[in-house]
Amino acid sequence: MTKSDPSLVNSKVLADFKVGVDNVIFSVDTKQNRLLVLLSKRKDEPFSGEWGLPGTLVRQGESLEGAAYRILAEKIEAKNLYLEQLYTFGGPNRDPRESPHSFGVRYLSVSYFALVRYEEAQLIPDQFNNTTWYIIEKVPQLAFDHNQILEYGYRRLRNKLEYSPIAFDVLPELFTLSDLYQFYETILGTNFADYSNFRNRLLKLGFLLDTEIKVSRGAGRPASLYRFDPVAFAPLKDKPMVFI
Amino acid sequence: MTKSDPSLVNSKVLADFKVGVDNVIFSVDTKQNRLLVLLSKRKDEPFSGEWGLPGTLVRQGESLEGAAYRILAEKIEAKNLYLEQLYTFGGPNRDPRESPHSFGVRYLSVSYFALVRYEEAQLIPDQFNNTTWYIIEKVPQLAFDHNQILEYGYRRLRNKLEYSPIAFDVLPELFTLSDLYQFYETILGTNFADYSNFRNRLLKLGFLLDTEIKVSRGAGRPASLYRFDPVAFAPLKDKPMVFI
DNA sequence: ACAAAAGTGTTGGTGTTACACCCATGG
DNA sequence: CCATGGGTGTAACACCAACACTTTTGT
Repeated sequence: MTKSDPSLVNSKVLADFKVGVDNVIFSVDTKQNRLLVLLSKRKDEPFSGEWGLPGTLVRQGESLEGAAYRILAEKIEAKNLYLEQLYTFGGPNRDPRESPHSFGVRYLSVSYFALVRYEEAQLIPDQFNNTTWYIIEKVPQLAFDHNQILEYGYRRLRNKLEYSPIAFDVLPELFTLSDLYQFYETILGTNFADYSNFRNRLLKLGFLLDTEIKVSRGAGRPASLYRFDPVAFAPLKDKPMVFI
Repeated sequence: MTKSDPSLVNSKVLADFKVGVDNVIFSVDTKQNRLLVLLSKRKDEPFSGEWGLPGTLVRQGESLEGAAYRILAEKIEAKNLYLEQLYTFGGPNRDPRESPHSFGVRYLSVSYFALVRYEEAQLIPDQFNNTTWYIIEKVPQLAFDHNQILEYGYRRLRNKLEYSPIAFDVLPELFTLSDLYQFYETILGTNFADYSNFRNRLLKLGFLLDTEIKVSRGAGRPASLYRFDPVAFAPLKDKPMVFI
């Protein structure tokens, strides 16, 4: 209590916060094998005109997750998605609206991580806010600490993919094993695993049901369509490294 | 934008927040093989006199992590510890200070997860706030949603233990392999793994250095003291299931 | 000498890796 | 008939669980 505090203001005065929610929304363009992240051009200060993660301030009576879903709904039409809380960034001076010597409000960002089905995720056109999918490797300098948040979300995506069945929230109901393999490849990088071993491991685990329906994609032998069985997966929850 | 909002207040009005930090602080009493969590009896309303996680509201100029360390420092003297952010609980009406129809402030809790060395963690006596270590199985009903936060932290602890070397932030500099084994046992439950297999696996990984110093603990053959080598561990980062 | 704790070894089974190979189709 | 992508098989090896066994101490 008697400890000296280096801050500029009375150390016992509570901070007042505005709480924002920022979303790191990923999708996989399976046709072109690209991992995409949704960015929007800011229309308000600060950082007006620059790119940033889609975000919003939390309204009265609104839950954090509620705000996260609201952002999503304002930007894209997405029926199939996975969403979870990522991290809370709350240091002082992460937002220029906090003037250095002000007794004013602090800005805190609770970030959410989402994965959506690309083919279905129609961008909602907006005359003011320019919103686009960016290839992950080509993301520019972003507003605030959003590059850092994005980096954090990207790490979470790769980790999550290894033990969590989030791929099936986002793949079509029926998919071939190559579809699944390519999905993993575009996120984790090519040669993340041998294809035939990937097949064998997953099929042995028994939560992929072969529908026996065959589809032909150009030349080559037709592939079987599979379906994810959540019930059969249940016992593998919190078992690590299921997919790799 | 035209979507109807079920909340009681104007859906476009931003919420004002007070941000609290609540800590789930664990320690392992290795002498008695008990996993402990630090609780303190609240001296202020709401829930005055009831047990809760040690927490504080964030002050002006203070970072979230800074607030987390401040709580720790106010409750216990701890030199060796591990601390990371856990989760942010921020739904409306999680704090009774938000009256149902008020336009007033919302209370949000950013929770942190900590593991400290029990032997060194001297409780700082406080005439008002009663602070104690509770055996995890005997935690009573807590204030707010703190039981939920604790449950979340407990899950994180068990997961983290499996792939992260947090045990070595909290064990003494030199320890025997039985010390390490017991540490894991008290957190993950007895028979989480066969002792001799646990030994062999860890030693083969090569980040435990045998100092050749022997210690005798009562009867039985004296044990070697080992030291954790962070450099040798580095390549195993983000490899899963290192310890079990 | 005996119990207790530390540490080593063995064995059968399971999983993984890195391939080679066969199958069905389009052009 | 051959290139292409889908799918199966396998030999070598690493790993792992379970348990028996040896070593070194205190009493």
